[in-house]
Amino acid sequence: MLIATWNVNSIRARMPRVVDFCEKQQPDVLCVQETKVIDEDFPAADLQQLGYDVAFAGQKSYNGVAVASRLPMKEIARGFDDGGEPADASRLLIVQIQPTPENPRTPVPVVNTYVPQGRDVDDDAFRYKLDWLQRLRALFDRNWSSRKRLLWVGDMNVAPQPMDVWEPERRGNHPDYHPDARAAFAHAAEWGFVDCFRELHPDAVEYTFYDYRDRHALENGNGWRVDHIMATRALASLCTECWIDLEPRTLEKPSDHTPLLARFEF
DNA sequence: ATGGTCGACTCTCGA
Repeated sequence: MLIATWNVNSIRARMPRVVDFCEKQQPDVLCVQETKVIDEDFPAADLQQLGYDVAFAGQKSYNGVAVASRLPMKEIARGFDDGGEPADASRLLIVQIQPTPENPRTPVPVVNTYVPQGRDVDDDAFRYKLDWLQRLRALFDRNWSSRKRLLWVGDMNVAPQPMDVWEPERRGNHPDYHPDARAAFAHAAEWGFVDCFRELHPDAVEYTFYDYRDRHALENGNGWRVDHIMATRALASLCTECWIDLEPRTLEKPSDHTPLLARFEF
């Protein structure tokens, strides 16, 4: 099973890139973030033509998450089940990959998140981000066992370790690297997740995000590893490959994030 | 980076 996550920064602007990506990498499951489109305008047909079933939870202009799957899939939930802001529903989409005759084992839930960015560590949005990660941890606690198979993927807007960001000594006040953001992410991950990229590549300095606003970010290596594929141990043990695909960046109209992929032998 | 560039959208906001 090949799963990919990609913050596409508008699914409508990016659809040619998404189609190229699917044709080349052939992911079984593709989770995207920042679709920036309401559900009635979601371009599902382009993905359905490639053989994908599509689930999406969007809103106007901002946020928006979607999952495309070639394996049987059913939508489990959108947003939290704890109340909260309406925008949460376009940041969190849970689906379940269903068993097949070839894969008769238990279903695999997939939690696709677009974690709030936080704007600035002095902004209320940063507190909302920290709370959001705490609510996500509580969601894991309520709904699943860390001994079972579970995937949590998406744009987490957190670089977990110093090696996950360019010049970490200068990023202490960035909402994606502030100690409080890393602690909140770590607390959610400590529920029982393995960071698949870091597990397979303990020393690799590779990034999934280069800021659009820095014209020379890519050539200078000024990037961030803020997109992640997290798996419970039961699944991480079956992860044979995990890599960042920079190829869409070389084509016309890249997004500022690049896809992250992981292959599981099941 | 009190900067820069995108994308959606009504002009300014979010990243």
